[in-house]
Parts: sequence; C-alpha cells; structure tokens
Amino acid sequence: MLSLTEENYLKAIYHLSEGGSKAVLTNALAEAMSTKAASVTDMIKKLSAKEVITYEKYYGVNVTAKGKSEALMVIRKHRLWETFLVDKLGFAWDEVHEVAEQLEHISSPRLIEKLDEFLGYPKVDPHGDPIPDSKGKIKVQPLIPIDQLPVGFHGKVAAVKDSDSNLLKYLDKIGARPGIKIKVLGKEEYDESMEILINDHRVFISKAVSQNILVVG
Amino acid sequence: MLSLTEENYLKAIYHLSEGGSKAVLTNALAEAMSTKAASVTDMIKKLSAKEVITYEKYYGVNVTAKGKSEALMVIRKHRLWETFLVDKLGFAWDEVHEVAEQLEHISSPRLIEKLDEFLGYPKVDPHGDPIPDSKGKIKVQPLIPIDQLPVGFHGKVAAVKDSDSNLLKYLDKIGARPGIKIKVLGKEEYDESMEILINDHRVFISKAVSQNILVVG
DNA sequence: ACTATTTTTTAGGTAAGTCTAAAAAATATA
DNA sequence: TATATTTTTTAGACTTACCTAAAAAATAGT
Repeated sequence: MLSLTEENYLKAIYHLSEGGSKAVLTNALAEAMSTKAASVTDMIKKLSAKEVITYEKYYGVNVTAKGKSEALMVIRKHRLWETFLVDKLGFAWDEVHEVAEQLEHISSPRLIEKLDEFLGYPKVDPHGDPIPDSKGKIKVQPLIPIDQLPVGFHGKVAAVKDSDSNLLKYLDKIGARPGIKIKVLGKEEYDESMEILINDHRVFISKAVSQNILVVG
Repeated sequence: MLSLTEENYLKAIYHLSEGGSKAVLTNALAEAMSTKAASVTDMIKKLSAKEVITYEKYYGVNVTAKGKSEALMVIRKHRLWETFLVDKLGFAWDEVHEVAEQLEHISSPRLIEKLDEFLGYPKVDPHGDPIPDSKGKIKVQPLIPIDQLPVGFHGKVAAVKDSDSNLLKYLDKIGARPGIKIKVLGKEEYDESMEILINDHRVFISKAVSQNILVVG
C-alpha cells in the first residue's frame, strides 16, 4: 500500500521517466513535485523500500515492474474520473484536472471497474490521453505536435498536450478538441506561427499553441 | 480548512451529539473514532482552535454553528456519493459505506453541485437517510423503529438504521428497503421477536433486526 | 589534473496525528 | 465526608512528510 504522497511521487517519476523507460534525477523530481531535493531523497528511500523503484545514489531512480503497474493504476483512475466529470457531469475539460488529482487516490478496485463500465470502457480521456485498461495495458500511439507538420497536412486532432486551464480554454474556443478535423494551411518562418483549418474555420496560432495540438504520427 | 482527520472527528462529534444538540464526552468520541482518549483531547484542542466546536475541560464538546454547517457538508457529500454508487454504478447498498467514507473528503463545491444535479437532487440516500441541501438544510422526520410499534400497524419503510454490511444484506434479502410497504402481524413477548408482512411475505425477525427498520412517526 | 561548481545526500529539526504512562479532576461509594 | 474508582488531561515519544544547513560526491572548466 502506498500513501497518497507516495502515489503522487510515483506518478511523477513515471511521467518523468516517459513511461518507465529512463532514469529520473533528484532535482527534476523535486521540481516536478514543487519540493526540495532533500525531501525527494527521503521519499526515494521509502519508495525503493517498497520496491516500486530502484535507486542508485547520485545516479537516479528507475521504476520497477511493480511500480509501473501501480503508477498505471493511478493514471487509469485519473483519466476515468476526468472522463466522468466531462461526459456525465458536464464539466469543461479545463476544469477537471484538480478534481481528478483528488479522485485518483480513492482506493476501491470495484469502484473503478464499475465506473469504467458506466462510462462505456472509454479508450481515451477528454484530452485524448489513453486510459490504461484494468490490467494496466495502455495503447501507445506515436503522436506528433502539429508545429512539426508540413503545409498541406490534414488529419484529426488526437490529443492535446498541456493541462493548463488557460491553454485548454483557448483550444476549446478555436475548436481544437480530440476527434476534430484539422489541416495545415500555412507556416510563418519568422515566428513559427501557423494558419490552420479547423472545423471549417481558418485560425492563426502561435508556436506555443501548435506544439500542444497532437495528431497521430 | 479542515484536514481529513479533522473532518472525520467533526462528523463523529456531530453524529454523537445528535445533530449538535448535546455535549459529547471524550471517551465516547474515542470509542467512535477507534482511538485513545489522549488522542481525542489533542484533536479537541485543534478543533476548538478552528472554532468548529466549543470545549470545556472535563465537561465535553459542543458543535458551533460553523461546525454544524461543515459537518452537514461532509454528510451531504457522503450521502450523495452513496446515492451515486447505488443508482448509477449499480452497487448494492451494503457495499457503499467504505467507499463513500473516502469520497466524502473530496473538496470541490462545483463537483458536489454537479453531482447533485446529475442525480436529480435526491432527498434521501439508499438507506433512507436525508441528504442536506446545498445550504446545509436537512429535512428531519421523526422516525420510529418498528419494534416499538403495535400489532396491526401498517406503513412504509422510511429508512434503515445501521450501516453494518451483514445487516444490510439481510434486510435486502427480506425486502426491507426504504419505500416498501410493511405491516406488523405479531409480537412475541418472550424475546421481543416479531412477525411482519413485507412485500406480501410473512417474515419473522428478531429484536436486533426490528430495531433497525424505521418508519415515519 | 586540479580546482570550481553543481548536484545529491546526510544531519538535525518541525508539525500532524498517533501512542503509553502518569497525573489531575470529577464522580461514586461506603 | 473521606476514600475509591472512573474519566480526562498532561507529558513525553514515535512516524510521516516536510524543511534548512552542511557535507559529500559527481561534473565542468581551465
């Protein structure tokens, strides 16, 4: 059993390691958790005692198979709750993150299976992020931010990157939601802004925005 | 802001004081919280510093208006979540208590208003307990356990008392759910067991059970 | 290669919530 | 009313998760 704080650390480690595939440094984790390196070192010791990570002094942290599966369960809960909040309770997608951060720590396997069923076994959350299934299996699709696409490309928005509320409000306003058709109309060399066609509307967007709109690669 | 533990203490105090109307003793609270009297004394100091209770040494604890309103919000959340679990996710009524104990601490006023709306503004939870409205207003109905009723009485089950899973399973089996018609057929002086008509079935129940079936007084 | 800088760890301390053991106050009993 | 018993509080200690300051290890610069 992990405490709430331990779960949050593990989730952050998992995300920073890009799904458990690379080592995470103490300072990077301190930054991600908005805490101090000394606190991170303490917590790292606890988490490796619980065998969810391996730890080599002055080198970094790696997620174990057990840790990966625990992290994926937390992510599964987070994304199912986000889907519930948007699909069933009518929340806007920029309002769900903080609440889901709380709900993801509710411990009841039965609850999460029932919720999954109630939602119709969704594959992705409202931001387009994949939802791990009950075994922790996650469908990884290579996603590309549209700032890297050539003029003329057309496809569908698969996901959006950041969970910042202001960005999400803006993306929602221009219609850049998962599933919506998108076409690259033009790119400006100078500031890397671009013109896109979305929902039959021409929109100019800055690079800061285009980096956060993802399509299937 | 109250911590999770503080919320649990306050809720227990509120229940033990029967809605804030009488003083609660240290030992009674220790018993209710499955902890020691010394821990209770510590917590009492914190809660009175936060002005949700008043405290007189060696006398007991009283809930303030502020404390009552906070306690009612926790109870509101608990009962709305129980309703959600039963009505929407298909939980049995004996399975919801522990999960609702966790969910009641999620802090998001917007979430709870949306949930209330989604559930259709229910007045009572699956056990027949009244759900406080968004202002903390609660509909109090005088309820009487059927062991105190005379032979011949008929009416409807309004609520069930205990949240013990085994009792609830048994009540469910004999059909003693809120809203169901009930009639007292006979009472046995010796052990205070009784025969009742419920759902057109004759059932013999012990006093331990009949005390937990409540009708409107 | 040796010093300077950065990163990480250790050492020691705080607050919340718990505990046990002992003291103090209130209540019950003779 | 004086003593015994029960209840409550205080005192001191433990754990978790955090902190600051200082030491140790790793990395970078010349």
